[in-house]
Amino acid sequence: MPSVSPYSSAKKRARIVETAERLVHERGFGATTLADIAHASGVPLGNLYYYFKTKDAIGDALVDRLGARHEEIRRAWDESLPPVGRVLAFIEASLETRESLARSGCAIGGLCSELHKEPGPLAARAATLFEAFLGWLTTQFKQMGKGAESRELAFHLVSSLQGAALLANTFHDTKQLARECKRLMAWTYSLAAED
Amino acid sequence: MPSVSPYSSAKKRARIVETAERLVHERGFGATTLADIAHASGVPLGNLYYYFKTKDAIGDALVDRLGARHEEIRRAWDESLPPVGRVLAFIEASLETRESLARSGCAIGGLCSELHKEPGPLAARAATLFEAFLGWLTTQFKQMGKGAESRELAFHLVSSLQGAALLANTFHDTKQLARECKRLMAWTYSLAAED
DNA sequence: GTCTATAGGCAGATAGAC
DNA sequence: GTCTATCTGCCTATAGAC
Repeated sequence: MPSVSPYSSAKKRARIVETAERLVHERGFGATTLADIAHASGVPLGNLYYYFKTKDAIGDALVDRLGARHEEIRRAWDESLPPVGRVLAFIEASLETRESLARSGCAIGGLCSELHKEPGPLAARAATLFEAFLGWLTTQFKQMGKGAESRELAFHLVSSLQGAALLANTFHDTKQLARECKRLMAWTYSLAAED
Repeated sequence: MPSVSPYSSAKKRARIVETAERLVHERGFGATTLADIAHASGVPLGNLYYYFKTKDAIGDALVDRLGARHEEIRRAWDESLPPVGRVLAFIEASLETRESLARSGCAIGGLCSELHKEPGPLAARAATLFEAFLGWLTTQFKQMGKGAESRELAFHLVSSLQGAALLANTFHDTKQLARECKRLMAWTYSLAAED
């Protein structure tokens, strides 16, 4: 049973996942070793196996954490903004994190690109992160009165940002990414004005 | 000195690179082992080192091959089509290879996504593959009379196709990719009609 | 629960016979 | 030039002391 101190099992487990998420974002899943994660989170290598049976289990936990954080962000937007504002906030998030995107690419896009080379359980879980955003965006477009084409609009938006993030990372440049974000924001405004 | 038989050094070397290119596209660079390449190209493992000093040298050769093939395709388009037709042919190439894109993603995009996690000489070489397409597309847009914005138009096009390819691979689905290709073809036509 | 030590396996790379 | 055998090192995972 975990203790209740600030350095309890749960906290240590969370720190491991947090570190793993950062390293995997920066280096990729395959290129991140358990020794890297152990060292960066201040835990002895062997001890990782008390918290996670396998490396893939760390991958699962990392995807869960990523999904939960993004879900929380979407809920905050749901509670404070109208549908158009939510879509704009989604685009603006890429604009605001453009330095990180240029340095290490998109965390979700990178995972899907790497893991979907050949299918596996972890790859399928990574895809659900995209699916969550696509579903949420589809809902926003529907609430903007876009009806059946809402899913395609959502796809266009996610797809555009992913491509821009990939090129930003490739050329370590934020300018074209920023331009694409602004184009997509104008596109969102024009969709809203159609009604 | 290489022999001149159909199974000469040069041919064997070419077969190794060809095989490596396919496997790396399907599995990624890090996940492809020299043993995989040796086995799939019918060459004993140790013999790879007669043709290539290191794994990275195979990566270099693979990027060269990819770049040379694409350059040839662009030259063929240059010789047979007007600027608008070249841009349309570029988009149509993604449409035609959509099954492969859904199965393994874009070969160039996958390489850049994987290798640019942290910079290295091979990553820089992979980026030149994108740069070649961006430069060529910029020329086409300029010839279409687009002037200074040509570079941004080229970026938008490559970026859009990369995003669509990533999602096609993630969901193993070609429909939204096809839709995005058609949208980009219509976009190209509308650019051409602006003059 | 925590940590050290190490097993077991596979990767890239090399040596050297033919 | 070609191939077999093998070295070395790192990575995941485990055993077992404390």
